[in-house]
Amino acid sequence: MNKENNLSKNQQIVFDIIEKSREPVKAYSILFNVKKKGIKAPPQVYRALEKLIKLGKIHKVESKNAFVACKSSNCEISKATAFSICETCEKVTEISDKKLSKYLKNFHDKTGMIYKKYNLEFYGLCTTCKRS
Amino acid sequence: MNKENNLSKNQQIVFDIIEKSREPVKAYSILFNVKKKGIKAPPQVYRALEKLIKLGKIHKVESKNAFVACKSSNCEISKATAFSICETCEKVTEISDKKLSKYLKNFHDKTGMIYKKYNLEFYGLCTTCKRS
DNA sequence: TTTCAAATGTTATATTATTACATACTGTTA
DNA sequence: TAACAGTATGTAATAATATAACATTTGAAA
Repeated sequence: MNKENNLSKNQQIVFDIIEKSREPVKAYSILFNVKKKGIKAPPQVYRALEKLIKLGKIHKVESKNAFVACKSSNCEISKATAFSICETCEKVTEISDKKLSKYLKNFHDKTGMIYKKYNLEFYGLCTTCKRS
Repeated sequence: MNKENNLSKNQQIVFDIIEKSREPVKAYSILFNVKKKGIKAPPQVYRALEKLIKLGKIHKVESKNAFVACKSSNCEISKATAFSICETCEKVTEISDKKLSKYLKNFHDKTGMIYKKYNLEFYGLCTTCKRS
C-alpha cells in the first residue's frame, strides 16, 4: 500500500495512466502501456480497475467499455455518474451538476425500488462538432 | 421484408427471442437459440440487433451487454432509455416515467452541448429482494 | 511473530463483437 | 422488364473485452 492515498502498486500504476489521459482509456490499452512496468496480464489490470471503481477514483463508461478518472468528487466514493459523449469526436466529459444529481438521487419509480447507484450517459454533439 | 412490421427474416427471429424473454438477452444466447432456425454466425445476430436498436424495437442494457424489447414506447424510435437493475436478482425493468424523461430531454450542461439521446441505468434493490 | 485479508503473478479460457468478402433479395424507375 | 441501388444474408476468421482458477507474496494488526 502507498501510504499517501491507500493505493497499492498496481492500482497506482493503473490510476496514473487513466488520470493522465484526456479521454476514456480501455483496459487493454492500459495493459499495453504498463507492460514496461511489469504488469503483464489482464487480471492484474482488471483487478486494479475493480478496486479503483470501488474507491470512486475512476468510473467505467459503460457504453464505451472504457475508464475515466473521477473529476467531480475527487477521491470520494461515487455511485452516481453522468457523462456526455459526443457522437462525432467521441469526447467524453463527466457531468457534475448538483441539480441533476439531486434529482436522480431522489428519483423513485412506481415499484418502490431503492436506488443506490446510477449511471447516465448522454449522447449528442459537442459545441466544437456542432459548428463544423 | 415482412410487410406487416418492416422486419426482415433474421430481424424478426431475433426480435421474437428478445420479446419473449422476461429478462435481458445476451447476443450469444440469442445465437445459441436461433441455430435451429438457420442463423449460424455472430454477425447475423449483431446485424439484426443493430437494426432493431435503430428502429427502437429493442434497447441495449449497456452495463449488462444484453438486449431488451422496448416496452414503453412500442415500435417508435426511442433514443431515451432508463432502466432499473436489481443488484441481487439481476432483474432489469424499463422505466417509463414522463417526468423523468421530460427532465432529461430538457437537460443542458454548461458547455452547450446538444443531447440527442441518453441512457440511464439505476442499480439497487427491487422490492422482492429488499424484503429478504 | 503469527495471522489474515488484500494484493500479486500466471496460465488458460470465456465472452462479446467486428472485419472482410461473396452472394442474394427487394423495390424502384428508366 | 432490365438495370440499378440499397438492404439483407451467409460464412470464415479474428479482434477485443473479461473472467476463472490457482499458487504465492505482502502488509498491517493482534
